[in-house]
Amino acid sequence: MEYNFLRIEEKWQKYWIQNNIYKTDIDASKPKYYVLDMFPYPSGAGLHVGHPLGYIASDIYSRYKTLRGFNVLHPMGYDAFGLPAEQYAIETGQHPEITTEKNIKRYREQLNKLGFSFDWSREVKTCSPHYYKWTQWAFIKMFDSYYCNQAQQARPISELIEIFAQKGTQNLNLACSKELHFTAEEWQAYSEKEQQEILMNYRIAYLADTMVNWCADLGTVLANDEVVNGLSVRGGYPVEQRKMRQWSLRVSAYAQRLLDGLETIEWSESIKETQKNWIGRSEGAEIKFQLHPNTDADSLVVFTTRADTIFGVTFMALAPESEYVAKVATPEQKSAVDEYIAATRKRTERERIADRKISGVFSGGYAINPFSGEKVPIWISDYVLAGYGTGAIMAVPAHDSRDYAFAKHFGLPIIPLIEGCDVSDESFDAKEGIMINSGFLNGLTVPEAIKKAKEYISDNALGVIKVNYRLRDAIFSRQRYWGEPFPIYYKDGMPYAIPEDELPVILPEVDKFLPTETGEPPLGRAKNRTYKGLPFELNTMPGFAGSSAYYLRYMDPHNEEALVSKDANEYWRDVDLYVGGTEHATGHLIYSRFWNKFLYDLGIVVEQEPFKKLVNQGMIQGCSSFVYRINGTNTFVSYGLKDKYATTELHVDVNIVNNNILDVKRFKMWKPEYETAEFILENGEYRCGWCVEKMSKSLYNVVNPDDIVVTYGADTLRLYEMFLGPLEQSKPWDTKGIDGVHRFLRKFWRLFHHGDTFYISDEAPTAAELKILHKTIKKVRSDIESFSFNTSVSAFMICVNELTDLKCNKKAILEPLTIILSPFAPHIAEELWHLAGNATSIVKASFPEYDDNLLIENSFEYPISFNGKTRFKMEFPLDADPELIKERVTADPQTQKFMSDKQLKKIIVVKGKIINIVLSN
RNA sequence: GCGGAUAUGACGUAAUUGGUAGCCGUACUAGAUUUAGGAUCUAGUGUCGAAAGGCGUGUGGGUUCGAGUCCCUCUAUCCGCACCA
Repeated sequence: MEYNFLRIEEKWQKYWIQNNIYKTDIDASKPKYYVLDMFPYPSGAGLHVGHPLGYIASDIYSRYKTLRGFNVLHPMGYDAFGLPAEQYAIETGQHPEITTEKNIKRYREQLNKLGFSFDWSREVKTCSPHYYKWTQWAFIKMFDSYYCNQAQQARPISELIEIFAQKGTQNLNLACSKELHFTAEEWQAYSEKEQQEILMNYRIAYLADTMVNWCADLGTVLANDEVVNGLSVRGGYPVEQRKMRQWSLRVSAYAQRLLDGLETIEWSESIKETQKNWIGRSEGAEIKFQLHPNTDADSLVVFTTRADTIFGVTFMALAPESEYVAKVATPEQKSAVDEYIAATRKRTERERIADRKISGVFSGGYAINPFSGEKVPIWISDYVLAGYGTGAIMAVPAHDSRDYAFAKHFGLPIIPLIEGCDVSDESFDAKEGIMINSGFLNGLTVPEAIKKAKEYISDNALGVIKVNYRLRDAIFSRQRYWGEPFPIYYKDGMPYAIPEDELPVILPEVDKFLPTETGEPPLGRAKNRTYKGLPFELNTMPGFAGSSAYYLRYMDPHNEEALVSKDANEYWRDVDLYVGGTEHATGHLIYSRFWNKFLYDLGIVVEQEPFKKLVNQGMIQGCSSFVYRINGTNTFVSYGLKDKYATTELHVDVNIVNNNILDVKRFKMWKPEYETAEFILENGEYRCGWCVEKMSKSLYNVVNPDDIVVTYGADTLRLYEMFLGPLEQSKPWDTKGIDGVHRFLRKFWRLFHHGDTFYISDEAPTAAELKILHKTIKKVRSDIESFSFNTSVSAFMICVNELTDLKCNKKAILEPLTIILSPFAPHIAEELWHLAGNATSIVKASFPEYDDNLLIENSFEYPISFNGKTRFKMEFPLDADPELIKERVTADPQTQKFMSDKQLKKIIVVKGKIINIVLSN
C-alpha cells in the first residue's frame, strides 16, 4: 500500500480528539513542563505557512517532553480583542464578535489539520467575558495598589491611607507621578475628593493628564511601543503628542526589577539587549542650580550622567514643555519665548525627527553654577526632551555633541575640560582623559572625576545621586470599542472601582463602532449604561491587557472564583518554554513581566518571572515571482530576454509557478486581463524572475498550509518547516525542497511494507542495525534538547537510508524509531505504531534510551599528519597501546617517506587517538 | 552614533565544540527501469589539474603541532535603540 497520508492523518486526528489524548490535568506524580506559544490574533486572512513554524517547534518539544515522562501543559487560545476586527466592523457594520468568531473557527480548523497536541479544553479567548473578568480584576488590583520603593514591592492602597493618616508623607519613598509633601493633620483635613486626587498620584493604575501619543486617524491614544518614527505601527498614521487625561500603568516603578530579572531567565542575548535598551537605565545625579536673580528661591534641577563636566557648563537648556519655562522667562523675553513654544507645539514629533534643525530661544533668565559660582544663561530648545530626566539640562558643549551643535549655532562659549582634546570641529564625547579647567577635579581621570563630583554633590547637598530610566509608564486607555471595558465608574469626577464580586463589566452593544476624531470613545453611545446611576469609564483597555496574564489563565481556565487557583499555580508555576516572534520584545514581553511581578507582590503567583526560556522563531519570508510585460502590450517576455525590451515587472501568483517556470495556461486563467496574453519564451519555457520579501497577499507570494497538507500531508509540512534551517533564523519559503522530505517519509513507509501489505520481521536485530538505531536516538535526543530540529530531520533521513541499504524491517528497530519520529511526524508514527501491534496511542510510549556501548567503534582510521598536514591514514584498534602505535607508525614505509632526515618531535594524542605526528625542521 | 547578531559549494544547510570541512536535502550530470513521468533505483557533483598534487569556510593578520571554530583588524548584510543629557 502506498503511503496514503490523507487517510492516515484524518484517521488519527479523529482518534486523538475522540480519546482526549491531549487532555492535561495536574498530576503530582510527574514533573510538570509548560510549553507555550504566543497566542495568535485571529485575522481574516487565515494562516500562511509562516505562522505554524513556532507552533510546530513547540509541538515537537511538547511531544518529546511527554515521551520523556513529563506532565506537559501545551495550550492554545486567541488574542481576540484588537483593531483589525474593529476596523472591519466599521467598514461593514458587522459586529466584531461575529467576524472574530468566524476567524477563530477557521484558525482552529487549520491548526487541527497540522496535528498539534494542544489541550483544547483549556482554550482561552481574551474577548470572552469569562476571560476578561480577570483582566478587569487585575486592573482593579493595580488601581488598589501603590508601589513602595523601599520594599521594592506593590502594596494595598488601604495601607497607604493608614500611613498618611498617621504620619503624612514623612520618610516615605513611593513611586509617584509627582513628589508631594503633607502632614497627617493636613491629610485628615483634606476633603474626600482631595484625598482621592492625592491617592491617584500613587496608584499603580492611575488616571492623569499626561503627554500621550494621539493618533487622530485611529481615533485613539497609543502606547510607546505602538509608535515607530512618529507613525502608528498599525496603519502607519501620523501620531502627535497631546496632553490628555488617560489611564496609565506605573510600569516605571518596576524598571529595576525588570532589568534584574533578565539575569535570571534563558532568553536570547539580542532580546535581553533590546529590553535593556528599552528600560534604558542610566546612573547620574540630579543637580540643583540656583536661579539668578534669585526669584522666590526656586532652583532649576537637571539630570546628568556627566557630573564631572560641570565646570564646562556654558548654558542651561529647557524643554519647551517644561514647567520651568514660565518661572525663568523674563518679561523682556516673554513674547519671543511664547512665539517659540507655539512654533514647536505645531510641529509633530515626526517633523521634529525628520528635520533636526537647531532651534531655540533665550529665556532671559540665568542660573548659578553650584560648583564654580558662575552665572550661565538659560535657553529653551526642543532638543531637550520633556519626558526624560527633569526636562532640563546643563549644557556642556565641549563634551556633548548636541550641546556643541547648539552652542556653535548660537555663538555660545565652549570650554574644553579634557587635556589635549580638540573641540574646534566637534565635541569630545568619550569618557576618557585627564580633567583640566575643572577646579578641584583637575588631574583626575574622567571616571575618577565623575565619582568625586558626585560625592561633592551629596556632601554639600547640591543635589542627589540618581538613577534614571527611559522606560515610561504604559498608557492604558484606548478610545475604541473592541476591547475590555474598564471596571470603573465616576463619582464627583473621581474614578472608583466596581466591587470585585460584580465583575465582569460586560462590553455593551452600540449602534456604531466608529470613534470620533476628537477622542470621544464609542462606548459613550451605549444606551442606559450606568453603575447605580453613576457614569462608567468609557475608554477600553489596549491590546496588551488581555495578553499580559493569559499564561496564568491556561493553568486553570474555567475557574470562576480566581484568575488561577493556588493549587494550579503552585503546580504549573511558570512557562518553561515560550515560543514566539521577536516583534513583542518591547511590548507584550515587558508588560507580561510587569504584570506577573505585580501579581507576585500580591502573593497571587509564586514565580517572579513568567517565562523561563524564550525561543524566538524566525520569520518565514515569501519568495515572490515576477513576469515581465512589454510596455503598452499584453506580451510577456521570459526573464532571460527581458533586457531587450522596455518591460514592467509584475508580481505573479507563486502557486502557478514551478521552479521559476510559469504555467502559461494557468496564468491566462489567473486574471481576465491575461486571457489574451502572448509570450516570448526561451527554450520553450517562460522563466520568471524572483525575490525574497514579506509573505503577503498583495505580493501574491502566500503559500497556504492547507494546500501543502493536501498535496504532501501535515507530517511532510511539519518535517519540512523544521528542515528548512535553524529555528531562530529567518528564511524564505521555498517549495522546491519539500519533495526530498516527502520522499523520506515514503521511504520509511515502504521499508515496512511488502507490496500492499504491512510486513515486519520478528528477528533480532544485528549489531549494525542496533548501531544505526542507537546513533539516531542519541542524535535526535540531543538535537531536540538544543532546538536543532533541522539536524534531527537529517538524522532521520540518514537512518532510513542506512536501514534501507540493509533492507532492515525488524520490529525491534521499527518501534523505537516510530517513537522518536512521533514528535515530528505524529500521524505516520501513530499508524506504524498501531500496525506493529500496539493498542494504545504512541503518545503514551516513552522515549527510548540509547546504549553508548553499541556506538563505540572498535577500530579507527587515524589521520597521520606531518606538521599539520594530513598525509595518509592508518587503521588501529581503538584501545591500542600508544607506544605500540608509535612503533608501528615510525616503522611504516609511508611515514619514513615523509620523515627523511627529520626527527620525530612528538605525537599528539587526543582522547586516545593519534591526531598528529610532529617533526622537527 | 551606541548595542546585538550573521558571513561555509549553484542553493537551504552540517561539522563530535580546537582534531579527516562540505553530512542531509535541493538543483545538476550520466546510467538503469518504465507505454509514460513532476515515479523509482544506481553513480557522480567545492575548485584548479590528465594525474600526482595544489587551493579552498567574507578580508587581512595572530595564537597553535593543528583554526570554519579562539584573539585582533577591516568589509558586507540583518536587527534593536537613538536629540535619553
